Amino acid sequence: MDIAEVARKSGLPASALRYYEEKGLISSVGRQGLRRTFAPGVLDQLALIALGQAAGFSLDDIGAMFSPDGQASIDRASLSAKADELDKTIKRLKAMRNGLRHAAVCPAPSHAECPTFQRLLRAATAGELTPRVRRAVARSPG
Amino acid sequence: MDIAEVARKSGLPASALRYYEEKGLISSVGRQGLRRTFAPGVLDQLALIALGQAAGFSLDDIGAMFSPDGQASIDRASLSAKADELDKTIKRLKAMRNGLRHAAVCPAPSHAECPTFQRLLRAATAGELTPRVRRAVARSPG
DNA sequence: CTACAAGTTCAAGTCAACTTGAAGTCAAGG
DNA sequence: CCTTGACTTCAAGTTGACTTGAACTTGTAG
Repeated sequence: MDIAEVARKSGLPASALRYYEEKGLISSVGRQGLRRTFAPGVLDQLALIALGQAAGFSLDDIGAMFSPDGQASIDRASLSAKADELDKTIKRLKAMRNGLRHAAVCPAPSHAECPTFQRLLRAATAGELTPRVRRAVARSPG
Repeated sequence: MDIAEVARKSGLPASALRYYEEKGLISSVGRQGLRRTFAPGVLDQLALIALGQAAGFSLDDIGAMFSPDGQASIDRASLSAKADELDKTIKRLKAMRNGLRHAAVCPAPSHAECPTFQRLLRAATAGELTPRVRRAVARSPG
């Protein structure tokens, strides 16, 4: 597959694919002249990368977890650590979601007076709710 | 309260507070000479901002939802929408965590052949083909 | 009154994850 | 053989959320 085909099938722009290769996250199997050639497996690779990103890992993190040929890191301990990290994130997100859901239907006239909202607020300030969160999720398809 | 006190109580650096004010997310009640003076309510403001960030809103989003004096009511529909997004994210994160945990102990030589890993990959592309996710959450105080 | 720590402004820098632009290469169709 | 256009590299630009630095002002302890 050439880069255009990978781009089409993965939905990623060619520039991103080159960038990933440069970063060592994926690898091309060779060249036709100048042009990169990719094995079909690169698509799984890319899915894995997307998944890692959705989980909040940086590209560097992902690179550390999986080798460019799709093998998981040999370092099982760090893999496990990442899983633990994720577990904490999931807990935080759940609390967040519950609070949000409540706030959305809360009968209190102002969220400032809603006890659940206040609890959320306190959790948010109390620290570890947002360590270094940047953007949580996607925009809706709008 | 002067900026140092707000910084201390909120845990945010003064530079961030100035930045927020410049963005219209918070406001100072006046000046003592050059120095900003803040009302205690700004701390709730900041908690709200932290909350919004944790929920995945950008500062611009937050600015659109709340007036700098904290009065404006939150749009319940968008709150609900965020909760739904969070729910999807949580699902992905769970898939990721499970995959990671498995990979940490999986004896299979290649994860490409491991059914658990494949399920993980399918889960990644399940909802959509990685819509526009950037960074989710994560990273522990490490 | 003087020092000075702590405040202020404004511009520029940082970081991640890419994108964009310019300039060049080359495989394939006509 | 020549043109075309998809590919290439490399450098620089973009965005969001701040941080950092330089130059400057000021409230307050001494």
